Amino acid sequence: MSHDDYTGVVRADAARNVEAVLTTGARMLAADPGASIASIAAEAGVDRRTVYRRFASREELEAAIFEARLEAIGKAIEDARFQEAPVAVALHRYVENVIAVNRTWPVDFSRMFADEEILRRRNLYYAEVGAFLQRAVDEGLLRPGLPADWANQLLPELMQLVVRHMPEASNGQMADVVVDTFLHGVGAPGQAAAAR
Amino acid sequence: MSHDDYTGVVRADAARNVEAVLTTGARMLAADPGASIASIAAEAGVDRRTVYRRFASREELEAAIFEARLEAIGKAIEDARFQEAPVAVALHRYVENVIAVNRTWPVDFSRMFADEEILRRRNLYYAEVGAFLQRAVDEGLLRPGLPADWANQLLPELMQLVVRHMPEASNGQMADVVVDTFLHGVGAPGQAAAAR
DNA sequence: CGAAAGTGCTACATTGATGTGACAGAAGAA
DNA sequence: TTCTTCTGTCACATCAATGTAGCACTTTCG
Repeated sequence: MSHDDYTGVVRADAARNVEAVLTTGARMLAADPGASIASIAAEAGVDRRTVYRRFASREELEAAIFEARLEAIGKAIEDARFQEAPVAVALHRYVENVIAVNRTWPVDFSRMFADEEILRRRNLYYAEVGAFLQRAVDEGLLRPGLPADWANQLLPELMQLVVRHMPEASNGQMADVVVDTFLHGVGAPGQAAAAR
Repeated sequence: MSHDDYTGVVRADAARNVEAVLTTGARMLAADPGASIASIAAEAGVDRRTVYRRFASREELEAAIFEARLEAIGKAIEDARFQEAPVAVALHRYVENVIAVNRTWPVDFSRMFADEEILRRRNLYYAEVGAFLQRAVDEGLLRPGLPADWANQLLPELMQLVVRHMPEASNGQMADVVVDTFLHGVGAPGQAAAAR
């Protein structure tokens, strides 16, 4: 075995380094999924060897990054209070939270089949958002009759796009744009939305 | 030099193979940007060596795929008749055309800096669509006052998403969903779009 | 049919990334 | 300060992908 286990108390600099590797890795892997461990380590101001001491393999590093994102998403959902808060409020809050997450963890979900546990969690959150969106339909915020899960696929895309496209804006501004576009599109008001 | 030049008349099977390599490559590279030449060749039913006979390097293959997509996009734009056709018609036509392109060439634009010429062309098309969207604003189809280029960034994303999300649907159905979402979002009608 | 063009196959060299090992030295915790 | 933990560095083995080479064989086209 190569990587140590670090069972005891984590030293301060060690924690710092892990954090740097994870966030830097998230950023670089999002920009280029083929980025080497060496390049990530260098960018994080750490030796390649140090990365391998925490993560047995590249795959494990990627899983850790992914899990960090999931953790943050979980908090974002919790903070949005899907059940209790008014739909419109919860939606905006959720969007703003996830936008913040996307800044630090701009991870590309698509190629992530490694860990079964992580997959399960991802699907859980997906379902929770789906349920909330259903509530939004029931309460008249969202239009019914659209293709299944369409809104649930659209929303993450918007939240990713806005961060890539106008990163200089504040999270609040971004959230405004996303929610506005999500609900009303970019068309002029007046014409009713087609009920196909 | 390794790859031959094929200056003379292209033989029928050769053309078939190039086509297969290009489309298969587009599909596989979209699914996994790190897909090896060998795996692409295998999937295309061709020897690895055959790929290298046409394309001097991996980079050149990727550029060729990219160019094929651009070519198709160019036709899509032309066919939409951005200047002459009524805005709503041109929009729907453009969307449906690009959706068709996305099926065959689901290429990820983001990591493509190789060829200067290709970059130029990509920017040209981007500007053409931008001009058309401006026309749509002027004619009252799109809402003014949104962040610069927001609509122009949003539209491609929708057209990619719809192909990934409901590939069993017809191009027309997909186009309906995209245009509808683009213009009106997924919110219930009634509340006016916020003019922020 | 027969010449030309193109392909498959079996190597081979090279390169870059992954993952390990050992050890001296720096940084944090007590 | 001193013990422990963690890090950087040099070194090494491995592996997968890239790109080349020659030759026998097949396909196309005139």
